Amino acid sequence: MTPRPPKYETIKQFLVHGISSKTFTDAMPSENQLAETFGVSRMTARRALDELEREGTVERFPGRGTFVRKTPHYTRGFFRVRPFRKWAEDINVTLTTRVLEAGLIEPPHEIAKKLQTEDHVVVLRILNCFDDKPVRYAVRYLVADPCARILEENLEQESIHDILINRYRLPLTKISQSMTAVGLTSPIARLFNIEPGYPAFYFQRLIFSYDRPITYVEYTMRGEMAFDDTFTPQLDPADFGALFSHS
Amino acid sequence: MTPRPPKYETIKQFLVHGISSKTFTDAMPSENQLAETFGVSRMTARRALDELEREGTVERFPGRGTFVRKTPHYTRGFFRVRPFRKWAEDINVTLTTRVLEAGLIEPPHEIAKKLQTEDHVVVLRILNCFDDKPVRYAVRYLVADPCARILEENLEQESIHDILINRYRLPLTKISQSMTAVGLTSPIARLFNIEPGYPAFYFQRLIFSYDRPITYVEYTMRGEMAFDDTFTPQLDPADFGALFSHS
DNA sequence: CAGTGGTCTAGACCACGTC
DNA sequence: ACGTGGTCTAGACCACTGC
Repeated sequence: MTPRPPKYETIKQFLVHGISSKTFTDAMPSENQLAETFGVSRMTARRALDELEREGTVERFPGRGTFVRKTPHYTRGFFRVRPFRKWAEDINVTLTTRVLEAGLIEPPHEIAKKLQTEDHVVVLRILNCFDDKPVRYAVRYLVADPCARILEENLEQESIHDILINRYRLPLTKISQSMTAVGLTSPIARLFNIEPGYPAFYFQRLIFSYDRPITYVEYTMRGEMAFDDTFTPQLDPADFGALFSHS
Repeated sequence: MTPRPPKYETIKQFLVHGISSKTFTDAMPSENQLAETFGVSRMTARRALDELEREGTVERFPGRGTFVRKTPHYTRGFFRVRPFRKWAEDINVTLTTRVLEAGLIEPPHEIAKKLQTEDHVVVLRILNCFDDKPVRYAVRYLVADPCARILEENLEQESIHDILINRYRLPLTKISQSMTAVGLTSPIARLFNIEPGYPAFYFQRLIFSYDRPITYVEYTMRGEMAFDDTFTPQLDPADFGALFSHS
């Protein structure tokens, strides 16, 4: 026996079907109408509409009603950049990390500006391989103040993000980044054992902990590494923040 | 007078504060406990916990309880792909669209499979320029059934997505896509007036309207066109749906 | 077994928008 | 004035986990 589906699920199905079959093109049934026609309480009918709103299918306005979202606030799409370890797991390869350089330096001017510090900064140059094939090169800078001790960590085994978040208790709350496609420069091509000009992704990423810059990193990544995603268009992420005002 | 905040908001604040001050490090108060200590009904206490779960702060297990999420399901980041017109507006250039081909064809096997149709499909080949400089080349296929009439539209003026959504009432509810970095092939390099091998983004995107494939498109885009984003890390989009509360 | 979360009911009051 | 969604109550039954 399959367990009885929740009633609000049944109602959701009904509503979604009604939208896709163009029975509902603008105004949706009200909570009271649904409650009556399905013989449920208003709270149950309401839940169906609430979930459709959260999923972006529908908009609700107090005093007016519930309406099909015509121009869904969709972003045309987005690409997730997943933790590299998970990525390796997904495609079932072994991730290795080689630290090419780790030290404290006077930051170049532009780095000092990004990290908003006059102090020294940690610099790390790291090469990642999938099954011994070099796939990503990273140059990373970290503010010395809470992060200098990262030089004593085992960076070849542990994720830098995990160290920052879990060991140093630095919640990474804001990310600002940019991505372009480039051809490999000769030095990096040599690291990758391929010819210069080979197509690659180039990322620049600045990460904050509560408006304080923590680390800036530049990644170069082989271009055939595909970013894949399947998702439902949602509210524009520009509206994010508001949800997380942990004031 | 500021209006009284909802009770569940007060409870949420209490819980969030308790987590950040490490009062709650694992198990959270149960619904009944919260209901009693705050003098509210269980449904109200429940709502506070429900929202925290949707926001990724907390995990709930039937029969066991509610627990602080230790490794927040953060995405390391993502890149939005914005409507091309908006992109052009942002950087203050003029977007022009040239239709290189528009017709009905027997679909190649792989396209027929993606679009789940045995029928003919519309094919469009389009070149986009920013201020007369070619920046994007698109080959698009659309299922003939609701989309054949798109051949009579003015595709050089109007966004295809807008036509599908607003004119044909096809809400684009699911997107599946992939992105790699490539070097330009000779034919496309000729279209772009640059040398073959020039770094570029290559997108493949399949768009659905309620689980029915509508259009499949392959974009090639000059690599120096940067994707930028600033955002707050959130739940992994794999857990979508429940993620968004009302603005 | 007692406690948890998941669902659900049949009421209620409110602020709001439309007429 | 009426209908809408937003909030809230005080109960209820269930399936599930832990002891």
